[in-house]
Amino acid sequence: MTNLVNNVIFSFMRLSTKSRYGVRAVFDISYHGGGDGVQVKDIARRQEISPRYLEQIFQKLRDAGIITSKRGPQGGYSLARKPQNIKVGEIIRVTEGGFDPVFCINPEKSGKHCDRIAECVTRLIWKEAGEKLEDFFDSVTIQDLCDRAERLGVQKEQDRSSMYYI
Amino acid sequence: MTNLVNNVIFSFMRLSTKSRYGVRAVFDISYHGGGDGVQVKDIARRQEISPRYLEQIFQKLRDAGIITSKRGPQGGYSLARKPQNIKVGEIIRVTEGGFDPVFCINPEKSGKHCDRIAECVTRLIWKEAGEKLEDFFDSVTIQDLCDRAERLGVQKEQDRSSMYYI
DNA sequence: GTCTTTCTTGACTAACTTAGTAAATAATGT
DNA sequence: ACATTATTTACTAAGTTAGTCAAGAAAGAC
Repeated sequence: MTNLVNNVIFSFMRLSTKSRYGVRAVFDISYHGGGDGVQVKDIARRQEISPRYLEQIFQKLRDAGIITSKRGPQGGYSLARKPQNIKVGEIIRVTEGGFDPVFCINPEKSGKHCDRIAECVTRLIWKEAGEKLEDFFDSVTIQDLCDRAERLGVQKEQDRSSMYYI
Repeated sequence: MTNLVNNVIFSFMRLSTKSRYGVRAVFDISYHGGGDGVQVKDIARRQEISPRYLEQIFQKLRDAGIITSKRGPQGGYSLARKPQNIKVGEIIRVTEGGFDPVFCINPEKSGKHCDRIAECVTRLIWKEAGEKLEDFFDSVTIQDLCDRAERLGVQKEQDRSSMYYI
């Protein structure tokens, strides 16, 4: 009888799937769509993400002005701006809600209040950490990710419209 | 009828209470205990944290060699090292499990494997973010927090043993 | 103008994590 | 012996995550 211990250590300073999938999806639109709209089902297949779930994430990204959508046949999603003008930080702000590691940094946004603010020595440390994270993610653009992918040799998929003519 | 919208924005790149309480508790031992043991009930009262919950956190901190404990009357917890040798990053590593924002950075630790590692352009970004966070938290010590508290004018509480003689 | 494709919106849910509570026990000092 | 304080293990309610499901609306093809 195996003594399987249930103490796998997780890390909890973590990003939700919404952010991770969101960044990968925007990258996918940029990398595989050559300016044309890219369809949810193709992104879902390439990135191995549930198409239904992806639609929820795209909703937020569209409302935030990061991507645009077009319905109907040959519809799909496109970048609202050039990839060098889309920061990874933007995407995370939209999908994750921000970078504050604790709620008390931003009482209005979190809707929670802490009475100990005046005497709290840790609060400013958390705040500074969140700012460092935000600065870092704002320094990386979707174009940077595409450049990386090329260097890694990730194959660009031909878009469907050109496949029709093979 | 108020149209109360249920869309309070949370931030999820967040620290759990275990880390937040953990750092505050170690600070409290350093600041209010003058080298003597500090009891759970006093820390819990000053920091407004459930004493039972605090005990769980102290267990991890003790196992990690950050604090030491003594049972029985006049028992309590003390720092295992000088406050200038205890990094905030250490406490978070113990209570939070690390700084990886996503599991795929560290497959052995997380116990989860991702097939997409070879082609994943986002993974190294997450990794770098986690390292920045770790470096920052490792640059802050408990002594730094105590210095801050003094500058803020946080009152040091007399320890109980001296109170007996008033 | 109907049909198909594709995005849009909102409701719903199972599994998991968090933030604790509770109870019995063991060590230590008086 | 007795009171005090930490130790260990088990348990739980509430909330969050990571989705699924279903009905609808716009746009183009025919």
